[in-house]
Order: sequence, then C-alpha cells, then structure tokens
Amino acid sequence: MSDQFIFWDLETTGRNDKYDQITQVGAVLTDKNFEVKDKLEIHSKLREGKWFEPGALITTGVDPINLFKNNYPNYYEASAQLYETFQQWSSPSAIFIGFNNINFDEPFLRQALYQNLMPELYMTVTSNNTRMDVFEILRLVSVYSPEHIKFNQDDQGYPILKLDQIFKLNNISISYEAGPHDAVFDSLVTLELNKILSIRCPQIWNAAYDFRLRETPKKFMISNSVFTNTTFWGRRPTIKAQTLIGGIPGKNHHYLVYNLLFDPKKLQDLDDKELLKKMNDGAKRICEVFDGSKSKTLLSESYCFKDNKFAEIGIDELRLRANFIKTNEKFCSRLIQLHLDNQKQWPEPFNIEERIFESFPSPQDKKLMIEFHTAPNTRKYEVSKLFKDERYKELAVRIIYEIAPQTLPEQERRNYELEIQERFNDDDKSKWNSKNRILASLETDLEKMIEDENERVQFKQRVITFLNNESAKWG
DNA sequence: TTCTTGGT
Repeated sequence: MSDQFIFWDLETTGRNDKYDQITQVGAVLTDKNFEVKDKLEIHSKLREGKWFEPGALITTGVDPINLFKNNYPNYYEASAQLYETFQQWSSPSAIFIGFNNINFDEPFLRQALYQNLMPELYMTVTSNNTRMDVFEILRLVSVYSPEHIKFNQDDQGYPILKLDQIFKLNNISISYEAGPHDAVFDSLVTLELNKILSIRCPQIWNAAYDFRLRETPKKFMISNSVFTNTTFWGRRPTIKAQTLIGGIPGKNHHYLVYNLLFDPKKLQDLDDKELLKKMNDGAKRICEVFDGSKSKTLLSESYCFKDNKFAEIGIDELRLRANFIKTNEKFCSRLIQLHLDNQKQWPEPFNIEERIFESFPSPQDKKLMIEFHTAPNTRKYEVSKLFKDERYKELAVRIIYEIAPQTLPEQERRNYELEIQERFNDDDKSKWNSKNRILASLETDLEKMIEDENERVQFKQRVITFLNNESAKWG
C-alpha cells in the first residue's frame, strides 16, 4: 500500500462556500503511518465583492481591517498555489482527510477552484484520490466505543464533538506556535486525533477507511443483507438496521435503503398513496436515501444490537425481512418509482456561484484554463473570450479584475463593479454578507462569542471601520 | 417525538 494522507483545514470568512472566501489553508502530507512528510500554509487577501460573517472572524481571530491590508497573495494566486500543492501531494494518489471536511471544507475548496478556473474541481475524488472525515469516525466512536475517547456532554447527555473541546479533554499536544482555529494547528490536531482513533478503535477506523472508496457502499450492501446505518439528527444518533432496496436512477452512488424496524410484509398491499405516506413519515419512515459518495460508513449487522429495539426483533427476523425485500423486485421498484415521483424540483440557480454543478468543463475549456493561467495578464482577457462555457468568461473577468483591472475593457469593469455595488447594498436577507447583513448579525455574534466588554467594543469598531471603507467604494 | 451537529 502506498497510501498518503493529506490532513487539511480551511479558515474562511463565513460558512457559505459560495459567497464567503478562504482566508487560510493549512495542510499536512503524511505517509500511511501518519508520519509527516510536508506542510503547507497559505494565507489570502480578501477579494473585492466578498465580505464576511462577523462570527467567523471572531472564531478565527482575524482582524476585519486586515482582510485587505496585508501582504498575503490575492485569492487567485492563493487558489493556484493550493491547487498546485494538492496536485503534487496527491501524485500518484492521496486520501484527503479533515474534521468535518466532507460537509464544510470540500465545498469551499471546489468553489475556490471553480471561481479561479482550476481545471480539476473534483481533485479530491478523481484520479484515485479519496476522502475520509475524522468527525464522522468520531461520531461512530461516540456511539459504539464511547469509552475510548473523552467527550463533554450537552444538557441532554449527548456528546459534544467540537474539535477544540476534544483536543483539550483528551490531552492532545501539538508543538506548533498557533492555537485552535488556526488552519495548520487544526490540521495537526486532526492528524493526532485520527492516530488515536485508528489505534484505539481499529474496527471502526478500518470500516471508515474502506468506505473512503465510492464503490464500497454498493458492494457492502450486497454482501451484508442486513447492515447498520448510524444517522444523526443534530447530536442525537439513531441506529438503524437496514437493507438495500436499490440504486436511485440518475443519481450516482445514491441508494434507497429499507428500515428493517418495520415489517415489509405488512406494506406490500398498501396502495401508492398509503405507501408514500409511510415513506415520508418522519422518524418512522420505512426507507431513506443513503448517499454513497460522501465516505459515510456503514457497519455490519451486529452493531445494530447496541439498540435494544433490534435485539428484541432478533437477527433471524431482521434477515427474513431483508430477504423479503431482496426477493420482491416489484415492491422495490415501486418504492424507487414513488421516491422518484416525489422528489422536489429545485428552481434553476441564477448566480454564477450556484451554477458550479451545471456541467463539467469540456476538454477544450480545460486547455483554455491552462492557457489563461500561463498567459501574461495583458492577454488574459483575450484568452477568456475563447471559453465555450459562459460561466468561465464571467469568472475570468473577476480574476482579471483582481490581478490586473486596467487590462479589462471599461464596460466589463463597470458591469462587475455595479454587481459588487448591488451586492454590498442588498438587504439583510441576501445570500452573501451585504453591509446590512453584517450589521444585522454583528450584535448577536458579539454577545454570543466575546465575553470581555472591551474586546467587544474594539471588534465592533473594526467592523464599522471596515464597512465605512467599503461604503466609500460601493455605497 | 421532530430535536439540526459541526465547520467559519
């Protein structure tokens, strides 16, 4: 095995991958034994037209005024540097691993690569790269092997799995000058936590390792007619014994799975309307979607007995129910058809940031992206006009505006500036952090996150100064 | 039961 791991973490200006921006990247390359081979840290200047959530800067300790006034590379340069390092590190292949990376950092990375015209948006899951998430492993450990790690509990008794708390409670020590919520520091903490989990809870860790591959879920569900799926509603875990109904047509790696808590024999005579009601009956729903593209880990049937409900039903009955599903093709295709017919249709996305999944870049456009990057700034606009995909033309204008605005035709520059202006002055319900939205969340974030009155006043003043500077540009 | 973690 030649596994390499890339432990990585991002600090950003907020939680919205489309409209917020990465401010710091931290990453550590290790071999299969988690020995450190290389380290990466990239900071980035804020791009015009991107702002911040006050709470995000309070968390990371970033000074709002410093977002523009620093000597860091601009967002385009930083993204290119990130892309190139990750490309090198993942040669021939690597496992990208972080803490809540699959739901948080990954979308951010893709947006950064998309918005900066990097050709391989999906680099963490292509050319034999895969991903794991230590947060997801920790969740399983908290349910099935809670004795192996120390947790704080919330007032309902559920474990709190915040990285900084886990770090402190379990005496993880890191020799690195920065502290929690620094991207490099948190990458190193994630690396150490992962080591602990892999040693103390090898069965769960190895299962998670197998499920890094997107082909594992299907194989696993076929060879384990009864399996255990652990889902979470907030902090509350639910243990489910399930069986495979079938793949969902048109959705790669998505599977409809049946909850074996319910006896399927009693369901097949229901008409469509009644059956559909059972399918959507909240916590009592008879089936649900398993997304096999997100490295979510299924466990073998024996784990479900952690919940007495399943011990009472017994393994024989669970297997009988699973077998009933497997041998009733008609019933399965009915469930899948009903599921498909009742999917909500999403409205067409409008803003360019939301159009990331519209289509993959064509080979020609990929080649043009390289040409765009290597062309001197004075030629970049010219190259950008050759993109077949309109999205890339628009994103190119934003990049050129950032690195060499004087090379843009007057009209292009004006249009983009008008768009930024509109966004900045949008109301407090805008998707991005408009002036009004920042102001609307400022007080609550201050109160929730800063205890010291002096610090509060200071931070508030720095936000106001930032907004005044921005108002001078876009007001 | 219908409660939305965690990441910034």
